Amino acid sequence: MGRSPCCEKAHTNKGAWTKEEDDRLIAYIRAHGEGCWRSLPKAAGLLRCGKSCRLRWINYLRPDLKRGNFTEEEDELIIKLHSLLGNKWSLIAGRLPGRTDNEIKNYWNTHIRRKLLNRGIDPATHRPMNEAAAAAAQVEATTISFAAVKEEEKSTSGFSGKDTKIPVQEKCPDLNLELRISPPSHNQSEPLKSGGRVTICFSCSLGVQNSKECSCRNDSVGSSSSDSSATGYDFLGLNGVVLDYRSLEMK
DNA sequence: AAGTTCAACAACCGCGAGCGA
DNA sequence: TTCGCTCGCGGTTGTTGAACT
Repeated sequence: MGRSPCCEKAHTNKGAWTKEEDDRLIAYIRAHGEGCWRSLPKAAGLLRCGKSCRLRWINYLRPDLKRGNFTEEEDELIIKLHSLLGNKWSLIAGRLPGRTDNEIKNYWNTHIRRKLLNRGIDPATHRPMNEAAAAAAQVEATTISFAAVKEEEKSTSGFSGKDTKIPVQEKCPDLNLELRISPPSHNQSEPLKSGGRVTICFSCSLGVQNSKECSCRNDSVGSSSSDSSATGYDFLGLNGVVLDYRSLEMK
């Protein structure tokens, strides 16, 4: 069977959009608003599939788009967000007003990747290249160990396993059967309270409580609060700002 | 000037999630 | 509970223009 096509391919245009098509789409959305992409092309008199219309509108025609070069601040913010969120382009775009996920994705692949490589940083892991190379070499080696991963996990998540001797999976390194899914722990994610005001770090605000960037995790592992947690997160002037993960979804 | 390579970015494709019938 | 539809996301491809040989 397979899934049904999203549109009648035989009767739809593909490729670059013409000025007339753009105008039609803009006029229709101005009159009726966004949404119902499936029926939009027909209603707007466009020989395009709904998906194509949506993409064109979101990535190119939306009036609130900020066209033009990325600033240095945006660069650094993208790098920071990518280190926390990975390839969650839509979430990253949510923190960059006027930028689209597609735009950021393209920009990452063409500019920032190279920039990080030039800095000697592995764009995938955001760690120094030699370290990444060493890790890769370790994977290549016959004695496959998850110790490095566990070590990182331990240092980033506050996980304190009693047994430091971790069973080595030698047969199927690709299969990590130690997946753990657990609901958000209130103890773990409970925001720090400084001076009666609830503040959480930038990482936690993004829903990445276990990130190495987290500056408020120390309490959760029983240690005394650190300076950074006392002062709150100060990235790009976000110090003291209480961020809500849901605010990332700006659409 | 012509051909080739590379960078940038627009657009497409397939999949999964969410939702209502 | 299941099924089908729609939407949104992320990966990938295609196209275009600039730079280089």
